[in-house]
Amino acid sequence: MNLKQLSEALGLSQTTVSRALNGYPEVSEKTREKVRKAALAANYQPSKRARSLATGRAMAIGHVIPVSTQQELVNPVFGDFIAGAGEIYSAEGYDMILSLVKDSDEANFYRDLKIKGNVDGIIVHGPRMSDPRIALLKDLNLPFVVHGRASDVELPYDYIDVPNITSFDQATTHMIENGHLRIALINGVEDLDFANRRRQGYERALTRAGLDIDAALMQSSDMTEAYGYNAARDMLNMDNPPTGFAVASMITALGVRRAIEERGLKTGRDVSIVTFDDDLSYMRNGTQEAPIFTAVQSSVRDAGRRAARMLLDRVADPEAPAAHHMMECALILGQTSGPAPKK
Amino acid sequence: MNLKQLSEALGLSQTTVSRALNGYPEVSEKTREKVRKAALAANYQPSKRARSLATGRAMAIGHVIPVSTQQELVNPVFGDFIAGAGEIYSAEGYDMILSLVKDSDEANFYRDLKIKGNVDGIIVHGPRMSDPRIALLKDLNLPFVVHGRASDVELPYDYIDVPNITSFDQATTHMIENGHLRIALINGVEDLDFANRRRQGYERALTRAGLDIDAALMQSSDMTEAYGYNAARDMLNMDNPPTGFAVASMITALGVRRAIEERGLKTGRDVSIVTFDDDLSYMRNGTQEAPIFTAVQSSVRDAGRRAARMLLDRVADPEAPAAHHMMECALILGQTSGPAPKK
DNA sequence: ACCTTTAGCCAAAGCGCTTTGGATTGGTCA
DNA sequence: TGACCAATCCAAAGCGCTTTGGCTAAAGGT
Repeated sequence: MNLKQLSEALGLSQTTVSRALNGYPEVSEKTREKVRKAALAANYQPSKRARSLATGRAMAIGHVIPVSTQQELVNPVFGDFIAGAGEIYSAEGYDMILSLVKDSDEANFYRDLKIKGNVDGIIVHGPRMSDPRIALLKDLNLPFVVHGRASDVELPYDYIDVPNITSFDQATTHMIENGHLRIALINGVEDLDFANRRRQGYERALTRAGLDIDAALMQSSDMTEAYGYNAARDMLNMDNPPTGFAVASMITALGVRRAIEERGLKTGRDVSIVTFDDDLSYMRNGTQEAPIFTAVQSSVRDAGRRAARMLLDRVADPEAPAAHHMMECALILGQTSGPAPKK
Repeated sequence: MNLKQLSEALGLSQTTVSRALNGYPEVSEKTREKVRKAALAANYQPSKRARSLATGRAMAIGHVIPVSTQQELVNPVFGDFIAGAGEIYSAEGYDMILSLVKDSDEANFYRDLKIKGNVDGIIVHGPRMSDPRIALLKDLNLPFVVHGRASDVELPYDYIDVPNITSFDQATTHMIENGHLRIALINGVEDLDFANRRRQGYERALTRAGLDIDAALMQSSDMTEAYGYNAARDMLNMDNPPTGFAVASMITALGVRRAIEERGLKTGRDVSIVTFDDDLSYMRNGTQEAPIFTAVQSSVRDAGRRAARMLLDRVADPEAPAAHHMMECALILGQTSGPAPKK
């Protein structure tokens, strides 16, 4: 059943039926009601294809996940982010289009996306330091919102981010205040902007407290469980091992804890962990009342929701000034941190 | 730049230009080359919207993830699956459309998807026992492939699955052969078909070996780390605790291991774990040469690739007989399983 | 030399919608 | 009463592509 058939069945023009269904005022309420009923009865839905050709709007948002050829990792954070974003899209009648793109042909990909016109805007994932995508997208005039930020990019652009510097400063400071003097950083890949910032926060806290920055206590890699385990195990094997770990993700923190326990040490008593917690649905940090890890926590699902809203706003008004949103990030006291052990 | 402009610039008709670019034989090679060059130079790409209206094909595949309102979980398995599927889609010029749908309005959602015509086919995720979606989709005549199966559904339909029964039989038997007599099952939600089958496999192995099936040793829930921990801790507190655990996912297995170690027991010596391993990129089971967990392993990313291919085949030929594909699933010996401890 | 193919191109219809620019009607106001 | 206006509706023109059904000219057959 298409518009033509429906309008013929009603004895009305396509114009009127279309307007009735789309809420335009040029149609009487009586007619509108009649049309609505008929549409419902006939199970009529306008074709998305035809509509978007006519309106020039795709009614779809693209999520572009860069996939580097060497490390084919799909970050679990991503799942929760799009779950949040998806809520907003479906409420607003937008589709979500997902693309995994090799970073080698990214530039062309964005260009084609714009030209082929299958999305109205995109969310940029995993921004790197001075990420070239931002300038490209501005240039293409394709609305976008960045999940995270790109340091060293001076152009104005929309982004939503967590306070990475502050939160890792806070996490590190929490341990310093508990008397820890040797604190390690188990970070994500520091090419990525968020990880770089976290390192800055960590270093800032150490510096403020007059503590040395020891390269041997800093690791940077993909945030897997095994990575956390290996890094922590190696560090705990040092002559002067750390008594505190600032960790970039829950999964990695699980590995760190494993290394600690395997050594016969008790997490929270002998060695402290403070981790970043994205509040993933499949990786909940205990319960609200009884968190397991001491963590700086911010819901990435919430971030997805906010990002989606920002992008739809941007699509609606491409000329509005650049918008930024900083997520809340709270320090949560769990059972994995405590006073530094006495020597 | 659109087709009309390009053809005018070339002094050719739209017909000829369109045919030249789409590889139709009615155009001379000389002309085709000329058109190709001009298109490249002008950065021309046909509008997806217009093309799909004209051809009647959306060139998009939908992935529908059911989200039950009580448990808003985004399974991390999902990320790797779509990463695999995405590879195929982008190679074939298809978009991937993701929708998270509350299970309450699923029926309408599928219907609308079909009518609005924004996808050519869909992948059904998370099938339940006797899942009603299959009959509905057959009825709607919308091509689909199920990731998993729905027991008790007699209709023919395309699916790709892992041998859940066999693999859990194998995992359990592995422990039985190692002398374990009390083996627990830490399963996923048994409404879901895959979890139900795993239980069948587990029970089959026990029965074959003449061991009792003890409801106190079977748990079923969302496969989080905390769940694994809690379930294992409780069981280890029993008077007659299990010495072996068959676990439904790596994440959950991490929790089981934590409970074991926390009790001062050694995994692989005092208590064994055999887990299902989807080979997630962020949750690798050690290395190929030195796996950590003893596991029944099957790459869900591979499954995504296969599923995508099956669906594209189905779209191309809706009348072909139903296709099934069973993934390989290998028992991998790691460090978490060993002979049952002597009393 | 004439007719039939065939290669190569084109005009125009159509995909299913939105939207512009009227047309018609009935009511209002001076 | 006639001009004017608001309220309703409609015909038709797009949106940018694919595809059907020619048309023309060169090639091939007898």
